[in-house]
Amino acid sequence: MVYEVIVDISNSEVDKVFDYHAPFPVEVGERVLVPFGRRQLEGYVIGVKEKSDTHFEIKDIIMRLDGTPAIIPEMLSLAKFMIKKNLRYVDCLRLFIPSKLRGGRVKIATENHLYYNTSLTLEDALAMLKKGAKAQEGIVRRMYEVGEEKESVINQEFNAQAVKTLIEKGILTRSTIERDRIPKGMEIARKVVTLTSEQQNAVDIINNSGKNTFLLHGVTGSGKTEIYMNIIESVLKEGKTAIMLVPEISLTPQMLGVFRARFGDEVSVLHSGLSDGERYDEWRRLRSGKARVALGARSAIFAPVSNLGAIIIDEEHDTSYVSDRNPRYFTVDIAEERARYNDAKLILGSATPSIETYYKAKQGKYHLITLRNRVNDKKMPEIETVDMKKEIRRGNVSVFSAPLLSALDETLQEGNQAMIFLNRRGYVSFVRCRSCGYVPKCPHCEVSLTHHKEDNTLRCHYCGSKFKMISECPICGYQDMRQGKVGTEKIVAELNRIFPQARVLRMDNDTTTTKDSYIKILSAFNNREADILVGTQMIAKGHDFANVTLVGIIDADISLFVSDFRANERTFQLITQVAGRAGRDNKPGRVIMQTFTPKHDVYRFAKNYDYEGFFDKEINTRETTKFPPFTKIVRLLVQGDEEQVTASTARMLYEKLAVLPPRKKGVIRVQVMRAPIKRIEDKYRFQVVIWVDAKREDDVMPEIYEIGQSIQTKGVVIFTEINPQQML
DNA sequence: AGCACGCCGACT
DNA sequence: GTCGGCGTGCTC
Repeated sequence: MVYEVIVDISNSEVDKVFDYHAPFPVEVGERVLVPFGRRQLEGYVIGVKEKSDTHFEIKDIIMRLDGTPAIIPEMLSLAKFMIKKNLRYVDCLRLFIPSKLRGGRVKIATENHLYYNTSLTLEDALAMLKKGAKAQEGIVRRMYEVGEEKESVINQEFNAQAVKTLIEKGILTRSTIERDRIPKGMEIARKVVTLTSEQQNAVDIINNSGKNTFLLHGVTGSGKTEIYMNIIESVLKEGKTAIMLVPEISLTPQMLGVFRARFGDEVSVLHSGLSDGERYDEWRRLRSGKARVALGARSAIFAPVSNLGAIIIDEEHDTSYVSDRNPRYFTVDIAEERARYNDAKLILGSATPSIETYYKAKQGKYHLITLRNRVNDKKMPEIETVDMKKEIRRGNVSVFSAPLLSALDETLQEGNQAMIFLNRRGYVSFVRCRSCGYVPKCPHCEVSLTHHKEDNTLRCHYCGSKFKMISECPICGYQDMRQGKVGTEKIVAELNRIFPQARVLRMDNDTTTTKDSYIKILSAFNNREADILVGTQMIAKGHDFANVTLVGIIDADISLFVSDFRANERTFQLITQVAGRAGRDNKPGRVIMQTFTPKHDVYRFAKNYDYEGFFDKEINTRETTKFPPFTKIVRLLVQGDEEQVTASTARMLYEKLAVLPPRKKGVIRVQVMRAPIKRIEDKYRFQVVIWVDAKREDDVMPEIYEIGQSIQTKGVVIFTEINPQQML
């Protein structure tokens, strides 16, 4: 037999199959130690065959590393699917196993158990003890009763010396057994809920319609989690397994507690807070079938479960589902592939689905299930827009509008809590007329232009169009075009000044440096240790606060006018999400949204919670401006030490790609330009942006990857990104 | 990625 | 004369 091995080195040069023999049988999927050059390396057996066609001398595998395949056949097939998308084989395989398994850096935890020697009656055993051996007698009686107990428990209750003596006497035996390090979660009692007819209907459709892929579109509070848990329950009843994905930020102790309460030890939790040991054990529990529900963030899509019955992706639109580095993958793509392989259900859920997903649903690729009502029949809070241009004209140049200030005052008077939201995401700043709110846009792409200080131009980050910076507004003639920037810190200072008696908490990137600090801030706020919580989009998700009756959005436009084709979508999602924080319990909530462009369509739709209206409008724009889902935007980032060399490499790349359109209709447009940030860490950056027709991507993408790889300039690296989340 | 081989500058 | 710089080539 010849074994096909991928060595555990993340480098394109060696990312290919190497053939080995072995003096012992090896299973596909096992990790092995192999001789490689004059080194020994770990590798993954990805296949077996009768005969090798290499002319090299074939060496022998030195040893098997785990004794059992670390990678199940499904995952090997998944890796084959993933490498078609320009990923390295090893990088994929590494995603499938706990990182500490590599290099044998994690061990199976063990503990000692004591057993009562059942051939002895209690009387026999007691007769064997010396008189007055109190501890020994206690242990014997206890062990006779229970038969088996952890040694640590007995040691603690009695004493270790007594245990030792009893083992020597042959009354007890000891053996070392494997132990699972199960991470602690919050203890929550299971709440038995009756599904609303809408929820029940959704469950029935998913279970019985014979369809496999679903988009569950339901407003905040429509009880999607309860539906998910019902689906998982029926999947488990069939003897199958399930994967449940949530955004990292939603993986709170409460959320874990709810799942534990429902599914007990059948749930395995995979999140960033686990120790290496815990992570390894959770992985093994899933791998062995001891746990059948994998609950986790993005990477849990690679949970080593066999016989999948359902994959659920909650908050499907969340950006955390797109991996931002190393092996770049789209979680939904992976989920679709795993669902296909297992003939499993795939359920995407969201209150504000991504345009791409909703479009797929409209095309019939997903079965759309809409939940129109909230479980408790409460209305969504009313969203008031405040026109900040008017505020400025009235002479109010502060960050707070008069309506927001009086609402804050009222809220504090009533003893309720408020949240102030400021989305400072995206440092690339747009310019805006301080009088009429006009923001210059690219005439070709319908995205906002970005001001570049160095040459005082306005530029489009997609097509590279360049315009002279304007100092006078072309709409109203007002001579104050500027980039308004206020940070959360400033907001807190202002609040402290205006409401000195109010306690203000801040939550943003600066105040959440450690992994649990954001949970601390949120729970402090939840415990009413503060009256106002100021924060970035981090506060948009997460817990429900019973006493929040007011949500203020300081500058809704910030996310609307970044140079990004998803700007409208993000803004709509953000407003809907933030608004959902107000009035969660039995108190009515209100939302005050400050903007310079109150008439913008996004605000009109968001105000009415009209997702479908928003979608219709947005999909139209995407089609005319040729953005996803009608195209794929491929960005090749060219980075190098020397400016000239890097520039000419980018140029070369562009020229090779630019000849594609006449031959293959799949390429709509190709542009080459400097990257928005032209130098990072002494590396000069250029980019080639390609618009690929979505209908032809299968023909075109391999060719683009190939061209990307064909260019090898020393000192220059090319990164490929598809539909980049943001271009920097 | 590493670890070899291989061909040109400043040291005992 | 030799130690050692890191350029490039190979790993079943």
